[in-house]
Amino acid sequence: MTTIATWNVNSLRTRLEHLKKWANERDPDIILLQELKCQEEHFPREAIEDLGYNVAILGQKSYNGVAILSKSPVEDIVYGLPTFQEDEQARYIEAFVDGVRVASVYVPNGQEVGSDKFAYKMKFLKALRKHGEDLLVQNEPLVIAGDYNIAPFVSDGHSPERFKGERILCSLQERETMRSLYNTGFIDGFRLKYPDTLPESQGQFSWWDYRSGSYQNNKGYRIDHLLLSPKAADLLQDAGIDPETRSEQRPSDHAPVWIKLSNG
DNA sequence: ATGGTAGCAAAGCTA
Repeated sequence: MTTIATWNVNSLRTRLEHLKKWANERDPDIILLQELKCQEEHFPREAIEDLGYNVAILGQKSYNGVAILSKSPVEDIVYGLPTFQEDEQARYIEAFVDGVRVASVYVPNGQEVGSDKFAYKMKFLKALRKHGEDLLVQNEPLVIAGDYNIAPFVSDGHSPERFKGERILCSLQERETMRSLYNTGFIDGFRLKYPDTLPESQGQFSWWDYRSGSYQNNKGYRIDHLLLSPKAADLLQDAGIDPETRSEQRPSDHAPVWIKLSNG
């Protein structure tokens, strides 16, 4: 069994102890991190290696930054989206591990519908879809996971009202783009295990704003996703979210999301 | 409710 987890840590150096504690409990084979907020030279490599992980890092000063941590050797690393090579932000890293191609992606937040940053978000997602199509042709187990900054459906947020307007994370344009990834052939690992018609799937979110007691009131969104190729989806055994990490002192605003795949 | 909180880095930007 292979456990693959994704976590936007919102500064790896600030969240190192959180990562250690959670990794020891969840014991994932592969961890896909976003928002490292550091350059590779400041990445706490020794601490991560002491946890038992090999690392592949695409760092950036202050913002963004993604990494792949893996107990097995990391092979064939791809730095940045091949379909968006002019992108100056560190938002995508991909590698081959344990017979699975995995990628850690940090989709731009977009700030506000119609803004320059929103246009950048759409451009990034279009490039991600194109690269995803290129990878799906291989017809192999593939997991593209990370912070997509999109709540795909009303059930992925605490308030249906938020999905009626043009609010970031919930706008029709963003959700249509998310659906286009599904239409390409990608399958949401969490939703395979927890269809939104299931009572226990309600209120399972991966991100809560730091402001206004959002976590205490579970006013969250499910914006962190593991998208699986059909071959990976065939191997799915389990999926879940670890929201209790959000209860720690000085937590990340995101919780880890994970899947378990049987080994071929 | 255009404020509320957090991280980086040293004022404002990003989220």
